[in-house]
Amino acid sequence: MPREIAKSYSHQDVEGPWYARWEEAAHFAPAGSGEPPFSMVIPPPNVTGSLHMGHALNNTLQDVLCRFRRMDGHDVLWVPGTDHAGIATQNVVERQLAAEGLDRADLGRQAFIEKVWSWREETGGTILRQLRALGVSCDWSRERFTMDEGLSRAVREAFVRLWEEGLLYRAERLINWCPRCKTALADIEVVHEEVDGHLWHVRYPLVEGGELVVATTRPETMLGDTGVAVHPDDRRHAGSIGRRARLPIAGREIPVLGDAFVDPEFGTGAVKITPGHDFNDFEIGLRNGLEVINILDDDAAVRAEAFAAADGKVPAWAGRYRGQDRLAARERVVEELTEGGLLAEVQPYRHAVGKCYRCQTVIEPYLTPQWFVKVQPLADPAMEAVRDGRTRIIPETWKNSYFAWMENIKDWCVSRQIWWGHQIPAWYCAGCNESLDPDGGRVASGCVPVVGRTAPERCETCGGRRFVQDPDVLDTWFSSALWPFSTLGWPDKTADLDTFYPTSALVTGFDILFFWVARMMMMGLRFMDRVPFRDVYIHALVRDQEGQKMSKSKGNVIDPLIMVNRYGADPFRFTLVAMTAMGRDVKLAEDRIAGYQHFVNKLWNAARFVLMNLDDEVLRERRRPGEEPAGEDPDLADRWILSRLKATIERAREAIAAYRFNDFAHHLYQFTWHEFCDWYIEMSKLRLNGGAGSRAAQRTLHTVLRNILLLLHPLMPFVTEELWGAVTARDAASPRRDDIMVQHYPASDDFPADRDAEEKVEFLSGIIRAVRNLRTEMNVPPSRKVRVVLFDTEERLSLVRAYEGLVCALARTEPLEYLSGGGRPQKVATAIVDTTEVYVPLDGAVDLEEESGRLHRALDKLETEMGRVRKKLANENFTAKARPEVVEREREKAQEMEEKIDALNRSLERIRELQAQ
RNA sequence: GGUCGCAUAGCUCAGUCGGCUAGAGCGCUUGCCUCACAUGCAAGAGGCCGCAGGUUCGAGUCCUGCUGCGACCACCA
Repeated sequence: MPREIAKSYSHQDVEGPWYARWEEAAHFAPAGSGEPPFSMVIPPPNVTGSLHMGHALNNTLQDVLCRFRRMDGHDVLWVPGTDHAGIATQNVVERQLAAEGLDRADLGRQAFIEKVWSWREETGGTILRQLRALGVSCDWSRERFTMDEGLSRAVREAFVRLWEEGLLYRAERLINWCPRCKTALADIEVVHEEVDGHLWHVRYPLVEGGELVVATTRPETMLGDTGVAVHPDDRRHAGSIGRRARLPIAGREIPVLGDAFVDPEFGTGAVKITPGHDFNDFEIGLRNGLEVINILDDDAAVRAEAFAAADGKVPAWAGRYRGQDRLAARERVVEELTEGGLLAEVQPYRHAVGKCYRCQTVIEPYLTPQWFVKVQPLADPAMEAVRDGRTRIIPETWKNSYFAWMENIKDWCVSRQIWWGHQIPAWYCAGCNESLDPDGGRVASGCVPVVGRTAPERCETCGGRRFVQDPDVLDTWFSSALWPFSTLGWPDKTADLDTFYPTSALVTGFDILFFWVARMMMMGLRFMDRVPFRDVYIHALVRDQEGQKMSKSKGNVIDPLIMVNRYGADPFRFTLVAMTAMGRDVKLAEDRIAGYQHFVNKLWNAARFVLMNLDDEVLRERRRPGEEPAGEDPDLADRWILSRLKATIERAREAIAAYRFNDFAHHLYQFTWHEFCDWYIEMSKLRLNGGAGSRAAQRTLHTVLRNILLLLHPLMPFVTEELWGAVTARDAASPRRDDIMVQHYPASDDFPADRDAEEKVEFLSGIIRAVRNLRTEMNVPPSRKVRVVLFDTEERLSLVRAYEGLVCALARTEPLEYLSGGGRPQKVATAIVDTTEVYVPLDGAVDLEEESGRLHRALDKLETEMGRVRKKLANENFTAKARPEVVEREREKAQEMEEKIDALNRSLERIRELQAQ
């Protein structure tokens, strides 16, 4: 009995219910089947985040891998979760407070943290809910958060072990300070940007007469100058070294010294040295024993007290700057210098400044005590693991960046002066450290920390029992670095760790290769002794169609949720995957998604066609792959499509195994639309409706459709599941075992290769195409059948004869007429397929001139090519050196062309004869 | 400043070990409401493979230089 499904697919009605059903059936959780494991951890999005294109691409690719592996018999675990995103989250909640006219100090640390937690309870899960709309098959029962109890324990454990192993230290160093976030940042969290600024040339008078002119981009820092440096070999300044200069405005005397760091070619060859506010100057200061003056406070406002003399008195000039922001101070300094005639020159100057990656505020080098991880001992094994292939980076080109970064790595500043995060598990004894602020203010550099998994009870030195915990929290990326094993239960020895570590693959964007991937490598190797993942697949950025980064300010953002809503998750996913070529950015335009929605429609209608023509018994048959079609006279079309199916499975599997996502999508698209729909379905129509071989056709339609659904499922989970339901007779006892997402992925061994059928269909379709082509050229209305005469040897023609019905139907012709041997038709051969001449005799006269011209052009083209191939084959170098299959191919080609040329010549001869008449 | 990519049809891109007549999708032109689908069917037009050299029997593919674009890294005041 024929059945109907809706005329078109409506994703709105289907996606939600299927997702709920999968979750309810626990399809997302590993089955514990003992099959080989396949595991991934999600790159945890920030709790503050909402789904953007980058997440959509990232998670779609992961889901494709997971669904494929799950169907291919692996025990799949995909761990989801979110990152507490220290600074970002704190910013969000602080903005909320600001709207109420409060800041975090008003609440105090404890209350503020509670506020963040409750914020997270309310809105923090948004992004994970949004991810579900994509159809991702994470195991939600294992959802983790970098601040949850287990992961926090892992963080403390890791911190303590690093400390015990001497890989962690606390020291006062110049660090990158963000005056807006009021915290230290790691080097990698500073983004350098070119800005237009000025180069101010300032006169520093020498005490014994003369002057040195120094160039600077940040004149306000001169208040903290404690020296001037020139290159020791610079003859212009040779006499200055060892003398003293008088610092303008401050009036302080500072030494002039020689240091090889100074580039004599740049500026005036003299550099002001501000060890408190410049990384290079800090080093020079260390080498030369210069004093370090910190002229700024946490807000980067001038701290007049920094200039206090020994008696505590602050000079009058310092008062003029007190509390001024560094930029205001800069203007003031320039003003005073100008007034004093001390500004020799001002040049416009374009240079790079460091900015906070979170808030874009210009970074200030700042001297504070911080915690650092010694990275070199961690980086070496991390490089080795990639070098020897324990971890593969795909595409390989990223390996270079990875090594370059690892080789130049500096110690990692892991402490942050914010409140939201893992508070550092270090305590200071109030008895031993007198300067300690019991309210948890900043801890002076001299204080001695006690590091431990829990708060110490009694001081081993003084026996005191009062401790203050270090107020700093850890860099967010510290906990992220542990993610692949902390989410599996570390530091406990868990079954999950045993089974699923190392994870199989990591899919991520290149933007966090250093932030995250590199650090996971270091920590994974350190604590687990094994790499955290076998493969790292690095995908590109999603850009708009002009190749611009998507950003709110540019207004070119495409919202994934709107796309899912408008077109459905399936076309959206398919688009992303189809556009993910190795090492290329994804340029996305909405009409792409609309285009692939057509593909979903096509698939839907193909299924509709199959169902309309399927007998109940056929639908209910539980055929095993390879058993079909059942014995009865296997039809050429059936043999052909099954052979093509086999080839498609092979190619698709190769593509996905190599992370060639675009190839994967395209092979399946091509097969579904252009082989199955365009050709097989059309061919099948002859036999359906009770025709001979109807059953076999039905079985093949059913089989191929089901396999197409299986093949496409990782890409388009919803529509395939919906259709699978329609073409599958479910086992009433356990219907969920029949869901497509837990079926076996097609294997190419399930289907026979049939070279013979492929060649024949290729030939027949060539003839059909030729006739169609001629019809169009001669303006034959589609409704009208044409006469077709074929001329070739009897042997070749018999092939067409056997499948005449097919040709007649698909090319809309009268019964074919065959000619071989002597009796050539009195008409012009207008097309040649292989060696077969195809004639379409028409009532109206054929324009012989035009035909002759057409054939001559075809002949020219062929002969040129023929000449090329002949030359090639005559070339001993070629026949000797080229691979045998290449040579063989050329030989076959030559022969085919020769026959074709013969046929063309015969046609031209015929034209000449006709013209002569 | 250093490093790495990219340049192929109007647009977005494939092109695997150097060897089929350089492909696809979208767009475009023409004709069709053919009983799964007009979200469709059929046919077609459209290419100095960035430029200049080199290697090779043979180069879109490998090498060198140039031009243009992009990304990453970087403490030159």
